Amino acid sequence: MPSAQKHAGALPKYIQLSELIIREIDAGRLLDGERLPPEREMARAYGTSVGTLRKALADLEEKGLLRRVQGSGNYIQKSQETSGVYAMFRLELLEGGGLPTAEILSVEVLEKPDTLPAFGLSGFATRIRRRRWLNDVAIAVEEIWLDASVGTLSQNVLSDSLYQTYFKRLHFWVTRAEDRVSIGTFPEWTPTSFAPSGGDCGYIERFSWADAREAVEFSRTWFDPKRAVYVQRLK
Amino acid sequence: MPSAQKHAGALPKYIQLSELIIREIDAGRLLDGERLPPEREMARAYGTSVGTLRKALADLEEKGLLRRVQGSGNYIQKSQETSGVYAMFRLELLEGGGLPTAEILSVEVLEKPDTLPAFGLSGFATRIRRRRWLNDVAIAVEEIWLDASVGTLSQNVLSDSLYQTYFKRLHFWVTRAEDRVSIGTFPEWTPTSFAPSGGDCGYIERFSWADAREAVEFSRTWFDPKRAVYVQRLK
DNA sequence: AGGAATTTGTGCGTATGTATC
DNA sequence: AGATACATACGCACAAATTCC
Repeated sequence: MPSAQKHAGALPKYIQLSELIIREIDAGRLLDGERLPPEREMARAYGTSVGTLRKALADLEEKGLLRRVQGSGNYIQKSQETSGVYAMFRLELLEGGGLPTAEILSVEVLEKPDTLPAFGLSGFATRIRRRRWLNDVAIAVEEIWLDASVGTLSQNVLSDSLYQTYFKRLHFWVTRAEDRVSIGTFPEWTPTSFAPSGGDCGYIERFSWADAREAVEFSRTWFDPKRAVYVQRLK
Repeated sequence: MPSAQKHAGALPKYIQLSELIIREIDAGRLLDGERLPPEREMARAYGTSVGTLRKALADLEEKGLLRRVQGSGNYIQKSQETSGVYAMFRLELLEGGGLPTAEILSVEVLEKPDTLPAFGLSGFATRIRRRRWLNDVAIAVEEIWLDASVGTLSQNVLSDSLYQTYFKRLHFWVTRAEDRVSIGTFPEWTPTSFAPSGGDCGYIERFSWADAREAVEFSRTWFDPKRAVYVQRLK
């Protein structure tokens, strides 16, 4: 029963609590699908009130780590294969589907160029360039700008799912994004081995938010329309 | 306790409250940037507790309609357009937004050609060709195939919102749709007055469902990427 | 500049409703 | 039908941020 800090400047108790539980999930002490003790019991165990505990649990639910079922219980949801990790990846093979992977081309912390649209709070950002694959088909290249105000990343900590990396390393979760799909031409840094059938390609700009007012990430994706389509299921 | 319902099946009070405030915003009784009364005062006015009112306000904040500032007050944020009839129309002007309208080019009941993807139950369909506008800018042409199993339509009953027409005339709602966005070239029937800046254009295929297993509608939209983009807000 | 008043944020305890088992 | 567990709702006290005098 770790005691919550009380001195001035400390985070709210319910945030401390949710972070604590997140660490327990990360550490594997709470397994996928596992049911938590009743709220009153947990509240007593953590030395807090039910209301405060419930705010912490609500936070976890919003982060997609917990499923709350009235009359039943609270369940750890560690595997977000459908609703989580790749849920925001919107490219599919022409015939549908495909397992998305990413090959990192470069990772650098740079001053934001003037050509970037305004986003975030910092003048600097981590620039990540990747090539995207579906199954074994190269379908796109992308350039991601992660605002430095949320931290910076280096190549050795990146996994296929950037959003998961953001959560593990920088402790925030991307909860909202806006895509703008149009037509473009591949950038000059596109690997020559990725011969994009020449001419125009699909072009996606995305802003991503993490519950804050300012977007934390801006990305551009150029995809080969002969190999992939942007798919959106509505409602 | 003015209007909150209490009988079984009623929505939670805090939802009723937030919906009520949304309607006040929509109706224009609450203006953009306007500051709401203090929470305690509002709670008293609505005959509820501060905690319940706060849950309603939190709901509004989540919907992006309210900005809450500790020590200062709660401020209406009307900026974003409400989701309504055109919620499923995903094209916007490059600078954002635009009021969508449609100009009907032709309406015919036809046998489905072999080139159409399989959908619906009938061999026939109503084919509607339209030109789409945002504000006064022509941005796209589209061809809609409505499966004859749900009925047929004639030109004189069509309104700008097809989905609304489907409900009014054929008594079903489109509840689900899937878009596939790619690149194409304008079809030969494109009005010559809509000079689409030549070359490639954005291409959207959409299947629409009405709670049935089979799609009831298939449509293709060709849009001018120099004038419009496909926009998608996620989660 | 500074302090008081105002306003939202956090935290606690409790009672009751409602879904699940 | 009963027990269990989460959801809603109320009220209060105090902290923290903002505003105003």
